[in-house]
Amino acid sequence: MTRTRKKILEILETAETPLSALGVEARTLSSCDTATVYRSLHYLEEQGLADSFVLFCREHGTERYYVANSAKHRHWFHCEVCHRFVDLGECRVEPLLSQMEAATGVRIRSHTLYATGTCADCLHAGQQAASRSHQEGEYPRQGE
Amino acid sequence: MTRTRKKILEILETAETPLSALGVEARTLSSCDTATVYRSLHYLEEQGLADSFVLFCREHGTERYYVANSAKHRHWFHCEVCHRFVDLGECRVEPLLSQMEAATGVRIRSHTLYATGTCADCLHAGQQAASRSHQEGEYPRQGE
DNA sequence: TTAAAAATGCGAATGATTTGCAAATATACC
DNA sequence: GGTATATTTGCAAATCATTCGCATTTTTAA
Ligand SMILES: [Mn+2]
Ligand SMILES: [Mn+2]
Ligand SMILES: [Zn+2]
Ligand SMILES: [Zn+2]
Repeated sequence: MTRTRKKILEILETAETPLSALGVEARTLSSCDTATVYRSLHYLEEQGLADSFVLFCREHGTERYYVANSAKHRHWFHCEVCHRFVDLGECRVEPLLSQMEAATGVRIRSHTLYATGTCADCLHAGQQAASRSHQEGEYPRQGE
Repeated sequence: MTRTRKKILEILETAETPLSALGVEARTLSSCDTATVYRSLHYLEEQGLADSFVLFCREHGTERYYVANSAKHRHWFHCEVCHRFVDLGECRVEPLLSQMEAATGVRIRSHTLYATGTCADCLHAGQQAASRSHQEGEYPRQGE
C-alpha cells in the first residue's frame, strides 16, 4: 500500500465521524490532489478497508461519506441544523435484513441506514435561541 | 396543484418501484422539461406527497429516487446485477430508531434504509449463465 | 376579464466526481 | 544497489445529475 493510501486510511481510522472526500482532502492538508483522494477512497473500499454511503442534505447537497472498516459496522444520524454526525451505535438491523432476504429471495451484500433530524444540542439550543446558528448561516463544519 | 405536478404525482403513485428524476421525465414522454420535473418533485416532497432517497450504484452512479407517499412507508433492495428494485416490505425499523433516539437524545425526522446485492432472478440466472446480462452490458432499464 | 403571483421551458451554471495523459513512484528482477 | 516494468499521482479537462436565471405561459385572486 502506498504512502498516500496509508495516510488516507489513517485519516478515516482516526476520524470520529464519516468524512466526505473533501473532508478527507482537507485533513491531508491538501498534500494530496483531489483526484488522488477519490481514487484512494475507491481503492480502500474495494479492499474492504473502508465503507461509504451517500447522504443528501439541504446544506451540502448529495455527498458520499466514508468510514474506516476497522471498527464494527455502525449507523449514523445527521443533524439538519448543525450538520454534525451523531453515532447511533452498532448495527442492529441484521436480523431484520435476514428476514427480508428469506421473504424475498434476494441476497443482501450491503445495506445503508441513517437517520436525519435535530441533534440533542440543537434541540436544546432551539428552545432558547430559535436556531441562532442556522439563521446566521454559521455552523461548525464537522462532517465536511 | 398544476396539471404538470398532478401528472408527475400520478406517475409516482402508479410506479411499482422508486423512480429517478429522469425515469419520471421519461414517463411524461418528455412532455415536461427536466428542470420542471426536478422542481415538481421538490414540490411534492415538500408537500409530503412524495419521499426520496439517494442511492449509489456502479452502473448509474449517485441518483435520487422518488416514491409516492400515498402507500405506507417501505424499504427497497437494489440489485447490483440487473439494477431493478425489489420491495422489502413496510418499514420495521421504527422501534429501533425510537430506541436510538432515546439513547442519544436526537430527534429523528426521517430515515433512509435500503439494501443492495443480487436479486432472486439474478442469483438463479447466475448459477447457469454466469451473469450473462451483466457481461453483455445489457439489462432492463427498470428503476431508471 | 384583468392584474398579480406562481410555474414552466430553455439554456447556461454548479459542484461533486471521474478521466486522460505525462511525470513520479513503487515493485520485480538482476 | 540499478534497471525495466507496472502503478500511482497531479493537473487539467470532461462528466453528469441537479440547479438557476430569466423571459414566457399558466394559475390564482379579485
Ligand atoms: Mn449536512
Ligand atoms: Mn442501479
Ligand atoms: Zn445539531
Ligand atoms: Zn437482479
